[in-house]
Amino acid sequence: MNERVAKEQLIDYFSNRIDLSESEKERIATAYSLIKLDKKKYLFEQGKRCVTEGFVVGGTLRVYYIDQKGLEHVLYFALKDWWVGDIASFFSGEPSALNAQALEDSWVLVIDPESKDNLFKEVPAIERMFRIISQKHLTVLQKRFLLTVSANAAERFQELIQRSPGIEQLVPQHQIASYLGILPESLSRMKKQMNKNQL
Amino acid sequence: MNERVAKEQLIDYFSNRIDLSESEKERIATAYSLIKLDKKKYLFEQGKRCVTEGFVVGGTLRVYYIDQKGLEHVLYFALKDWWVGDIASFFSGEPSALNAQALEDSWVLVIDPESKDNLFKEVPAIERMFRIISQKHLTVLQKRFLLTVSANAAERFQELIQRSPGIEQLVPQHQIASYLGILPESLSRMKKQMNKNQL
DNA sequence: CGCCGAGTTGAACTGAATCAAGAAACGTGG
DNA sequence: CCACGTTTCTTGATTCAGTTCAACTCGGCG
Repeated sequence: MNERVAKEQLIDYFSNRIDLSESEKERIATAYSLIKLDKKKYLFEQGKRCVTEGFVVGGTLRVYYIDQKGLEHVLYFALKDWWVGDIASFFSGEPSALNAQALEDSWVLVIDPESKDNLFKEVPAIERMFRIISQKHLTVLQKRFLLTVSANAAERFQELIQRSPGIEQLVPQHQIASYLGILPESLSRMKKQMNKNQL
Repeated sequence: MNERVAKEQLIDYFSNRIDLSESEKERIATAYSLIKLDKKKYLFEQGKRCVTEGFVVGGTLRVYYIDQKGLEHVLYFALKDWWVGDIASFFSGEPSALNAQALEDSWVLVIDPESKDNLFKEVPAIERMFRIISQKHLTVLQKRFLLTVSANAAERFQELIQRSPGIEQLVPQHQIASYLGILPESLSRMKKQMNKNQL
């Protein structure tokens, strides 16, 4: 993975959503920097200010929250072409509520708050696009929330593997369980039960 | 409640967040219309396209989802100065996943998708503000999600009454239960238990 | 080789759901 | 303004999904 290819991937992502001139593309490319995040390394951590918003070029990250009881809750897995960040921390400077950790060696294009704000001012179309991206993220999170409160663990599991085929091979099972909001033991039992039923 | 006062309330809300010229304020005021929503009436309904985004001037609405099993799940209560809408449906035209119903006689300033898009084009500062509002909504929903998966019903109840004092007088208890993700019977028992403990 | 993280299995436990019944409050029409 | 029906809330008995704690297996890796 090299910087030029990575940035082309990001420009493609943008170009599929809005019209950009060559100079705007150039401007965007300079605003982001490519970093390699080794397996188990963190992009940002709970309690500290999150000054990086990232676009995943390759690899996988898990974004999770540790509650008062010390339990981990996976909010989402960030795959290729996903955004990772803690918006509240990124823009308003409050401590991050989230951790973002690489599940495998990963490549991420990152930007800091000031650079992003400057980019917005110089390329208004980008700000418009991020307004739309925020709305999209909101609807995704809303669906996740509604599914969490209305479906049981087995139904949520079905939805996950249907929406992200191959996720089971990519992510350890205890982290799938954490995403589903159950314990690894419960997921293990659940899968056994599901196999029994389909026979 | 009259139209002029209502729109001043909306302009105040905007002005507290961004700088606006008098002509921009005028433009905004003409984009929104005031409607009165009688108790139990709907602003939009699940399954139909949501073509209204509303700013609550007075009164209270509940925004909820009906799942496959026919159970209601309250996503949030929209009080004074809150926004109500289903963004996914509003902008992309897909059927709404949500219902918005007045819990008491309410007044709402509404806008339709085309008008909002025109407003964005004519007053770019408004689009910027809605980018920020979307981000804010995202962080609010994220907090709600993380609390839902990490805290039990009693803790979520405490958080609700602390964040929205007086909500118990305003909203029937079975809808508080629905917001908390439990049944009315469970909330009733929970409150009894909480009283016993504090004696 | 030995150890450690990941997954499985079992038995007892718990928070909340479910089903059922009754009491209290509300509001709407006569 | 009262009467009746509907909605809201409470309480009890039972069930169930998922937790807890503990023991054991398996596979890799240092």
